[in-house]
Amino acid sequence: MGKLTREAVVERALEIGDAEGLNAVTIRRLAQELGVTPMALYWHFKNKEQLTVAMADHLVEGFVIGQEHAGPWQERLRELVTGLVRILRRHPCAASVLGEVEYLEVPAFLRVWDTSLGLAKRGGFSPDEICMISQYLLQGTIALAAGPTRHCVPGLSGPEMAERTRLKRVRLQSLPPDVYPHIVEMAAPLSEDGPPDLYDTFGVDLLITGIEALATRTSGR
Amino acid sequence: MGKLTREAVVERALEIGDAEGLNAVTIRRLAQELGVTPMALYWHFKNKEQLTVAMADHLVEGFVIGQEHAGPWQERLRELVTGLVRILRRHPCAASVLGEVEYLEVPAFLRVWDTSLGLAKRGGFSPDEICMISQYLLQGTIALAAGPTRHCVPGLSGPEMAERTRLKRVRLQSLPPDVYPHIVEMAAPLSEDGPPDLYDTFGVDLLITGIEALATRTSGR
DNA sequence: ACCTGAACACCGTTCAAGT
DNA sequence: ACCTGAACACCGTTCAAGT
Repeated sequence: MGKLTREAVVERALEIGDAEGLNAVTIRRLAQELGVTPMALYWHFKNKEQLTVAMADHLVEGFVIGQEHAGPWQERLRELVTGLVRILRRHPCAASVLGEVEYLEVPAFLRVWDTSLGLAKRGGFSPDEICMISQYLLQGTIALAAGPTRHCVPGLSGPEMAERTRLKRVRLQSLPPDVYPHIVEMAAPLSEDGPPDLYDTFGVDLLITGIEALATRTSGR
Repeated sequence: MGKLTREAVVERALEIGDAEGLNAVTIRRLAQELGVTPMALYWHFKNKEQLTVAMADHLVEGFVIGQEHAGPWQERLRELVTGLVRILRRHPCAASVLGEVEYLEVPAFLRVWDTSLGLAKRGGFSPDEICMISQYLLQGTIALAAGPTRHCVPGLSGPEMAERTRLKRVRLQSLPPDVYPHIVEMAAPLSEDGPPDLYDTFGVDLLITGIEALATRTSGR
């Protein structure tokens, strides 16, 4: 049997997180599944926070940014977003992992961040604006990726998931219509996930278009 | 001395969360500060999740949406965002509380959501798009509100906070400039919080402008 | 209705010790 | 270098019992 390696631990942690939610990822649980004492993990990771950082890094690691295609910055930003979304989609717990982590500690994420800073810079924004745009964009991208994979509390197979959304719809429909008229009216689309391409086209547009519009406004003064 | 009431518990919980981060909000800690046994809280709340929901509700409760001013939907969306941001700013732990909670469980938040659905509807979007826009907008607003109050890990007074951002800047500056050229270059604005009005103007614009642009695009076809 | 006491099954982490 | 054992100080929660 293979020895206990950092990578093996991280991958196992992501498996558990994907299947049962990030809360199920526990030092003791992880150790048990790996056939090892809990304290064994403390040789490979300083503490649980560092394990989470390693999970986040592993998540984004496979993402290469593509220096080659040097088109207009808006298009390249769009590629960045869609590419990152595709990578993050591979792990249902991606959003919760990245939500618990300080981005500065995650090298793979820093590379993405650096690229987005460079692209935003080409939009002619002020330094402060560039920072805010990058933050906005990356956070929005993570949220987009988590879109169809609603709330990482899984451990649910197909029919369980369907039952879940049905319950949600019923709950929304039975709200008082005088207080929440629009929610009651749109109970169906609200409780479903929406067509997948909605996230990849409209969702990405939502993120990019705002930046684009503000760029032309800025350069126009 | 006053008896133990739901509201008193929630307010104490928010105080702890604001001062020391949401992780410090614990049933046992809370009970101790309220001079009561941990199990006393279980009479008022079914479990910790319900306590968190109550915290979230208390957070948004003070926000009234203002039916009166019925201008164009874009302006009203902007008012919604700025108003919500102002309310959430009152509690540093607002973002983390709302991040741990299912929005559907939070009545006060549902009211805001309903309003935003109604406004997005006036933009002429499809039902699925309306849902996505509302989600995008509310999530973006919460992130905006958390902007200046970077990462709710507080318990830090003025000079401690200054030292913290100084350390962060140094760390960013000492990254390899060939791998992270833009991060190193923008270490200063990245580590600081940026001027407060940047969030209230540019940040809000970032959210609203995208929606607005997509609305005109849709109606133009 | 409102709270306590004791107990259960969990956590993360330290520290000395083994090989 | 890599892992174990025992122990510490925490968690959330249940259940029966008190007033």
